[in-house]
Amino acid sequence: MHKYKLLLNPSLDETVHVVNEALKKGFLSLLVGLCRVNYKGRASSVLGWGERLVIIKRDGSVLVHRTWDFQPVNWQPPGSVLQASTRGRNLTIRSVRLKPRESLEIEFEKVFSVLVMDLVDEAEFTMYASEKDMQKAVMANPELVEEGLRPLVKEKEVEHGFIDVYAVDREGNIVIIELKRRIATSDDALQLSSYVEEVKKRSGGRGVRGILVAPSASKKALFLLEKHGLEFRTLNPQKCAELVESSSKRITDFF
Amino acid sequence: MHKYKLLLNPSLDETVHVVNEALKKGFLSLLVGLCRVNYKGRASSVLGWGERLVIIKRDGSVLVHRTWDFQPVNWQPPGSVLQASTRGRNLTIRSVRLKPRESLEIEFEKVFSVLVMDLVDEAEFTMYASEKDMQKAVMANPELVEEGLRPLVKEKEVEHGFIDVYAVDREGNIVIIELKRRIATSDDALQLSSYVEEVKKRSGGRGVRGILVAPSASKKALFLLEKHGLEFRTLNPQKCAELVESSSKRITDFF
DNA sequence: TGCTAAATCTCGAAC
DNA sequence: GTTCGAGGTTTAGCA
Repeated sequence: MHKYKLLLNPSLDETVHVVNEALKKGFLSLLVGLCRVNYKGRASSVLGWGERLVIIKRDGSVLVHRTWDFQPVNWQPPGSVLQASTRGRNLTIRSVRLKPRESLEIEFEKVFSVLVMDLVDEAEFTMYASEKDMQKAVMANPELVEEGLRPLVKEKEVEHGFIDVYAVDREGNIVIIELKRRIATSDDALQLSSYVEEVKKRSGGRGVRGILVAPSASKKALFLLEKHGLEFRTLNPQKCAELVESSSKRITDFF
Repeated sequence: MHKYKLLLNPSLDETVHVVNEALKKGFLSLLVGLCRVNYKGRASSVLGWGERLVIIKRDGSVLVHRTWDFQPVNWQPPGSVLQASTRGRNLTIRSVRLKPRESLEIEFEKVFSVLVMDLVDEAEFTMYASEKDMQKAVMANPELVEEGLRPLVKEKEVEHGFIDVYAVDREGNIVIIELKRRIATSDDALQLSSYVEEVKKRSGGRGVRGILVAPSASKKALFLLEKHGLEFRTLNPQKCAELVESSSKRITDFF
C-alpha cells in the first residue's frame, strides 16, 4: 500500500474533501456512518436511517453494505459518476449511471470513520470447474457420458439456441448433450427437449437421443426427462476441471 | 455505534484475537492487507498475492473485494463457519459452508488495518417496481394492456409453470399475459408461446392470444413473437408502482 | 452496441 | 429441506 488516510469522527466537510480527493486519484474509500439511501432507476428503493458501510471503488462502483447479507443493500455499478457534497447539515453522496439512467443517493448524518487507500493488486484470478471445462472434458473424454460416444460438434447452433455437445452413439443415433455445472432444473430438461424435437424434425428418421449431464437433477427435472424420453447422466464439474487440467499439463510436459 | 476497535499495522496475533472476538460477538469486521485467496467447493479458484479488503459480517458471510469491480472476487455466503488462526508467519482466515460443502481460505502476509464495529441498523428496506407491482397494476387497471380486457386469474398454474395473468378480451378470446420488469428476451417469448400452446390444446376451439408485457423487448424476442402469432405491449414497471402506490393510498385515505 | 447465456449466481417464498 | 423463479440480477463473450 503506497498511501492511505484515516479519519475518525471527521467533520462532514473534512469527509467531503477526502472522498472527492480519493475519487480523483482513483483510490478505494471506505465510509462507516449513520446514513439513509434512496435509489431510483430500473426500480426504486428506500432505506431508512441506520449504520452501514459504504465502499467506493476506483472504477466508480459504489456498494452499501449492512452488517448482514452477502449482497449489498444498495449499489451502483462500475462507470457511474459520483460526487460528495454537504447540503445543509448532512453529507450527500450522489452517484449517477447514464445507461440505463439510474441514481443512488446516500445521505450521512454522522460519519464514524473514513479510510482511503491506494491498494496495489496485480494478481491474476483463475477459476476452474466452469461449464466450459465440462464441455472440454466431454469433448476429450466422451466416455464420461457413455462408452463408445463420438462427439462431433460443440456449440452447434439450432433455432432455439445452442447445443452444448452434438454427438453420435455406438448405434449411430444422434445424441444431443446439455451440460449444467449445477443441479439441473425442469427448465434445463425442457430446453433439452426442445433441442431434441428440433433435431428430430431434420434427422430423416435417424434416432435422436437427448442426455442432460449435470452433478444432479431436481425431481421435476428427472420426471420431465422421463416423460419426454430423455436421459440423465451424473457428472461432477470438479472432476472435469481436473481432467482438463491434467491433459493440458501433459501437453505442456510434452513440449 | 455502540462499540468499535481499530488497529493500525497490528501484529498477526493481535489481529487473530480481535477477529475471533468480533465473530463471537457478531460484530462487523473490516480487514485491509496483503493476502492471497483459495476457494474450493462448487468450483475452484486461485487468487495470488495482492492488497484487498476483506469484510466479515455478523451472519458469517465473507467478502473479498479488490479495488475495482462491483462483485467480490471471492466470498462465502451467510451461515458459513469461520475461524482465524496464525500458521507459521501468516494469518489464515478459513470459512467453511456445509451444504453445499465449500471452503474459502484467506492468507494474510501483512494486515494494514482492522476495523471492528457493532453497527446498529434497524431500518426497513423497501423496493418498488417489481414484477409483482406490475401484476397488481394490470389486475386493477387492465386497460394498461388493452381496452376492454377482463383479468380473471393471476398465477394460474399450467403444466410448464405459472401464467402471470389469465384474462379474456372484448371478443371473448382467452388472453395469456406474461409480465417482465426488464427488457424481454427470446426466452420470455418462448415461455409465453409454450403457455399459449398448452392452453390452446384445452380451449376447445376458443381463440387464445398471448401478450408479452415489458418495458421493451430484444429484436429476436419480437421476431419470435411475430413468428408464433403473439403480441407485445410496452409497460413501464415504474408507472405500475406509482399506480399501485396511489391506489393503496386511496384505500388508506378511505379508512 | 446489442444480445445471449453462465454464474461459487443470491434470495425468498412455497411446498 | 427442496424446488422454483425473480433480480435494480451481474458479467463475459460474441456478433
